[in-house]
Amino acid sequence: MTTIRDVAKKAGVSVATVSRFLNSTGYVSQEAAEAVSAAVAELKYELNPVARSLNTKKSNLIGLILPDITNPFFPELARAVEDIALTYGYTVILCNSDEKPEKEKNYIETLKKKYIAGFIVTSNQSDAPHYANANLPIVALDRIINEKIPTISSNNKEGASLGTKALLDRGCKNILFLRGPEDLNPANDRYEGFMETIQQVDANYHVVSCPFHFADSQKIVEQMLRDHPEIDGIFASSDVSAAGALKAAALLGIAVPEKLQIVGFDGVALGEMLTPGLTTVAQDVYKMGAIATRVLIKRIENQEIDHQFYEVPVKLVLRGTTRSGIE
Amino acid sequence: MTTIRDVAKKAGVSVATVSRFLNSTGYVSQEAAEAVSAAVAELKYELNPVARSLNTKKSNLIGLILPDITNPFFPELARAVEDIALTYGYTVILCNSDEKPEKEKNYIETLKKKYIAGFIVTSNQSDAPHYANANLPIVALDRIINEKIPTISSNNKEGASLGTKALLDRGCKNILFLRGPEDLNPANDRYEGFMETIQQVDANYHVVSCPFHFADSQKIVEQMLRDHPEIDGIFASSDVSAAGALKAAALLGIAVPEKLQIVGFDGVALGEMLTPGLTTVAQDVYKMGAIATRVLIKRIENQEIDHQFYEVPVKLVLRGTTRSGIE
DNA sequence: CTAGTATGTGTAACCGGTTACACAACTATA
DNA sequence: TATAGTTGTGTAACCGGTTACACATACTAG
Repeated sequence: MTTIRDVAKKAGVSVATVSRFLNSTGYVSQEAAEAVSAAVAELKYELNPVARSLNTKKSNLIGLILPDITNPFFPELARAVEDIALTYGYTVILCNSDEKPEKEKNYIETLKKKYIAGFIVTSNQSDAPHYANANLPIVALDRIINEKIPTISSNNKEGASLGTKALLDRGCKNILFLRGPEDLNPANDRYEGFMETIQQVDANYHVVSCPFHFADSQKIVEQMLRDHPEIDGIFASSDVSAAGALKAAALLGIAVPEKLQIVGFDGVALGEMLTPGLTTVAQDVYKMGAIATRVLIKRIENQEIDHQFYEVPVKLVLRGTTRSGIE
Repeated sequence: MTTIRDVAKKAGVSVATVSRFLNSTGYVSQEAAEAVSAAVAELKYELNPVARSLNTKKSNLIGLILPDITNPFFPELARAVEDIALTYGYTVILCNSDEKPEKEKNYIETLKKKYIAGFIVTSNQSDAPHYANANLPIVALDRIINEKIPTISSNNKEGASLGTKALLDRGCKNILFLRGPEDLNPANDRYEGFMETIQQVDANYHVVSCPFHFADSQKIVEQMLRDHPEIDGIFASSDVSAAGALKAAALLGIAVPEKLQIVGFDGVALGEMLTPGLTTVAQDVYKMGAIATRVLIKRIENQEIDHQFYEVPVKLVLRGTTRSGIE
């Protein structure tokens, strides 16, 4: 392995000059620069990032902390983070937290020892002093940790309003809202959006809390549809829940979208694979991940960031679980 | 930050003794051990992994190279790798290769500079000298790179046979086999398994190549069902393709499973969310990832491994796209 | 003409570990 | 009793970079 000393010798300068040239720090004469450049090329010198880390106390590692990569929302996010990180020369470490503060804390401490550059965090823990005190660049997704930590989020409230209107516009009079976990910020924003919209019109509605889990949602919806046959529209706070609702309807022999219309939230690939295709409020997950990564890297590199809060717009995607015409 | 020198001073010994104690290398007297142990506890000393890496030229980083985490097969794999790695004190770096040898090579080189401990590779590139020459512990999933690299794979051929039989046993006489990409090892094993099984019985069949992609599969199947209305069973080499087939059938108004039965391959979560639920040959993806990680860590730590080739059994999961009784 | 600033470079300490080697003391063997 | 082997420890070099500081030269302004 060629070291900076080999390069210095070959170029006839000191290691300090080589280092200055490589890092564009301090003065280096034209002459010296060329000599070093030539030596680097000739020796095929490549800087050792570990040695550098040891005294700069920095690395180009980014930690991505998410609850569970297995949850269909996260792979696309991870993909975006990795893509963008790569273009800036950063490497992504995957951390599944299972929402456990203990695990998150553990990752943060382990990776701090490796001089990790920063973290992107997707978590629903309402309180997280280990983030606030981490003393590291952090960007949050979907949840505000504190006012100093930039946050990227979908426009959940607006999205919920869109989804609700989609059902109302298509004639629904009795809407079931599948509310997500109550300790989850984005789910609560969606709840607010639904409530504000539904209360402006003359329609009945039910709200049921329901985890973002297929089988549970299916069971809950099945029971609701049995107890309340008048329900003619379901708005689920996640696509997975919506899939559960669709399955429940199928099992009960309720025609979708003729007798019951369903709208989901997320826009994951699953939606188009269902029959009928799932109408949903689609988040631009890739974009969220991309923005989060760019913001984080700016923070890492001490550049100014434009905002503390980025809201990514959502989009209504109409498919087969809603009727085509607006009544 | 407390260093090994602080500990040495506190314990009244040399840094060498501290290091020997921490690494269990060389001789350390009972007395010295206790003094060091006490000093470590008192100073809350934690070893700096970067400094260690610099001269051992080793780290506890594992690279996970996969085509695209967005593909529903991989999140569970990634999860397994991360879980197991964590229990052994390793950290996982996520690398999306998009099947491009260039990207893979780039990751390998970048991470080698960080003294990465080893790689788990899921790739379909048939030729990969950069792996063979990487001079690092590597474990392959689903594909044999060369005889020196341990490989973990599902029993694809056996699985294909199972899936084919499931259709035959339920009365299918005209089976469409959706073969996967032809440059993909596991897909070819499944093809072989299908062919061997179907040729032993008196049944018609068609074979069509078809990427593991929903919309493409749907189109291909739609066309095939139009051209060959006699088809009464479809065996897809992946669940995503099977989902496409199911959608095609729905669009054409063909009753599943009454007129057409469908079996997929993979066992991803999507299967149970479809209506009817997808009968499939399920791979134990988590187990594959777990085994791969354990084998890799054994290689990293120079322990003996049991086999060069691990075949993980598959399981037929019966759901609604096949009829319940065997005829 | 001189002080002050910008330009340019090298020496050597430092980041925080590991380890080769030298050396001491003690035990076992012939 | 001489010799070899085992146990135990410390010094200092080393991994491969960065950077504080000292020093030298050239240029500018007063």
